[in-house]
Amino acid sequence: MKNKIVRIKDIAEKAGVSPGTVDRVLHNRGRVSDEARTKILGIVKELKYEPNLSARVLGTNRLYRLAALIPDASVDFYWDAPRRGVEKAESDLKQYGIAVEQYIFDPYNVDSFLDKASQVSEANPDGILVAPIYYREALPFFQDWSARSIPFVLFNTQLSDYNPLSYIGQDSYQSGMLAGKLAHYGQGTSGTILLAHIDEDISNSAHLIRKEQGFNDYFKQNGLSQYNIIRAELNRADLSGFHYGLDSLMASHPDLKSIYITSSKAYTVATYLEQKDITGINLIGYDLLPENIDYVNKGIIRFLINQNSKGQGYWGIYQLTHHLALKRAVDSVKYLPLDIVTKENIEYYIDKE
Amino acid sequence: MKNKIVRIKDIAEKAGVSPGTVDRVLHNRGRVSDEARTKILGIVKELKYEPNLSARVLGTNRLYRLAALIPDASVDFYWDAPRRGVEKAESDLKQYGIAVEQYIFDPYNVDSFLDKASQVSEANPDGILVAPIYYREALPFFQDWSARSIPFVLFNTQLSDYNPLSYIGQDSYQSGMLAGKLAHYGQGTSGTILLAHIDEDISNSAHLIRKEQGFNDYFKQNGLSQYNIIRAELNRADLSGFHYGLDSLMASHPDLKSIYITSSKAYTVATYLEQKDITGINLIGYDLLPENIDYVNKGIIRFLINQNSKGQGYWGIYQLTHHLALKRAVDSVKYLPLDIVTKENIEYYIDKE
DNA sequence: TAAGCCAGAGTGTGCGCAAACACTTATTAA
DNA sequence: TTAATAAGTGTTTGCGCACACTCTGGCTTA
Repeated sequence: MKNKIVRIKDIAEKAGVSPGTVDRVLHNRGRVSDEARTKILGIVKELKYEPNLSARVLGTNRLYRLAALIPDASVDFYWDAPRRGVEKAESDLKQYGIAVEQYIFDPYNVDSFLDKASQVSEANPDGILVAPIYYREALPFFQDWSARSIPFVLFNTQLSDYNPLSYIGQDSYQSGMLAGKLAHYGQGTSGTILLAHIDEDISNSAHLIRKEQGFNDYFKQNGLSQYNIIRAELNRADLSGFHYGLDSLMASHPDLKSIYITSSKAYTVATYLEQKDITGINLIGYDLLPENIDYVNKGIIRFLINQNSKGQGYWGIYQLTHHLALKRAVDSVKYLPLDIVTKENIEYYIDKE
Repeated sequence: MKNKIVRIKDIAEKAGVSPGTVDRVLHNRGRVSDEARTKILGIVKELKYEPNLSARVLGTNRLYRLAALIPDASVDFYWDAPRRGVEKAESDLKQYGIAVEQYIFDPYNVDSFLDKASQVSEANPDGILVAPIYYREALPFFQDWSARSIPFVLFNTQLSDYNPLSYIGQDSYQSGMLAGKLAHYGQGTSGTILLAHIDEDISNSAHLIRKEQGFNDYFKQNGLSQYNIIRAELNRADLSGFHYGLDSLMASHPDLKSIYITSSKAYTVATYLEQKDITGINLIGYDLLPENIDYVNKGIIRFLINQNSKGQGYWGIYQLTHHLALKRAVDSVKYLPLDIVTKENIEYYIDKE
């Protein structure tokens, strides 16, 4: 009846064997007679034995080296948040004997990715967290890591090849759906709605394609055929072309109601709208970058969908730690919620853990 | 340069004393010469010593008894979520030597609260989590616990009397503001908007009053004087009166655009609207009760603000554990985000951890 | 002058676990 | 027959910490 903690020793005594034998059964190592194994497993179940994590961590006294392969925040500030998440997780979880080494690559340079990924492979870490923004180029590495049984966790971009330990991020398709709702809601019964990709190589970016599908399907599924959905790919590498493109879109669609930016670059369009003094357009984008936060507070960006990229970094390291150090089962997909952020609630999303 | 872990023993060696002396300094117990103390504290700082939590938990081998004083979910299902949060936290954190005893009271019966709170006091727990829905009646208990140095954490209702260890919950005022935005957004330029309290004793419910203020202030601050804001207190104890009240509100305000329910009872009005086959009203409420989820999916409730009440229970126990067992500093206010939930993203909020 | 006291410091033990190590018996090969 | 090996099991150590315990030497007091 008493709530005493069950130790390996207790199981051993009850089974009439030594703690060493119980240890062998629990860890599937060494040789144990079938008789002893069955008996011990029975008692483990009966007594609901659960290892004491503190004792385990203390006893193994092992350091797990994790590698975080993430883009450079100084090139695209979006990636600052995952980095902070990784660092917070490291500081929270270092008591479990983990250490994280960061491998930072240039998100606009494939060779940089290849280079850093190779370095990760060479370092032979115990676990890997990676933002696989280059789909084709990432696959051979997945294969390598799989073959060497190094668990890897994906975040930001969902791929299921070569069986990653886990994916952390959002459901891109549903995220597009939600964007559709926010773009449509409260905008009258008809009009033009623009979906725009900014600075992206769409063909190699699976998640952007899925967002677009979700967005279009929202209007289809809700029978909103009176809306005119247009799309654009804009690139700031040619800044005057970027402005010209927006100019002509505005000119040719005077009934433009909403603009949906599929990435965290909504602030670029917000800047444009502010400069041209255009109001009344419902601008929707992603993520709490400082520039975006600013435009939400000014009322130029109406809604942001928060992808919680800091959380993605955090949970990635968390999952690896749970798998390696704590030997816990982890979910193979962890969808983070699609947070709707607007002026009135933005404060509570900024830098929350 | 090497990343070695710093132990008490290392500090002792460097200071030329025994580990016992370092222990006395770190825990402020026993007598230590000023000379030794200064030297040790200097080294602690220099080497950035941080105690090994696993070893600490194992070494102290102490059980902290926590009390959770929460309303009965079988009377109001809203309280099921906090209970699940408490239980999840207990199972996650029991490795740190905590055990939670639940004290369940009837949320519609003050005497039941007084009775259970007394039981908590008598049990003399090491820490207390409480939903202080009865403001006046809770104060003497806070005073008692304060005097006995029993840390207590508040959730759901924010009170700052007698210095609780922490408050977990939402900013009610801002929550009302957000509700104002959701009630107003996309509803044209004028009309009537109803705020309704259901089954509540407003005078003793500080957080509902704050929600109402925030709601009204949203319209004031945004200069939306063309909207007609009306309020109602409805009670289902008299069910025909409840329906009659709604009937007459609907009849006298044919331009009714939105209804804001200040609690988790939005489903009651949704049922009414469904039965009467009234569409086109923008219904807003709180919390992911099964009934509310149902009406969101049917499109009758447009938006829910998720108060994450499971999370509130979880974080309450979490904070107590961190304070007591891990001797970590905890934030005195933990505002959970004001999640906007709608049909397209509700799935990702249901029962997430 | 010895007994008593006490501030200040050192020593030892146990928490539950993982893992290295040691031991016993049965089986096989030489 | 003996040695070598395999199979199964038991014993011990150490992880870092908290905390009770022990020890020392200088001081006071009868």
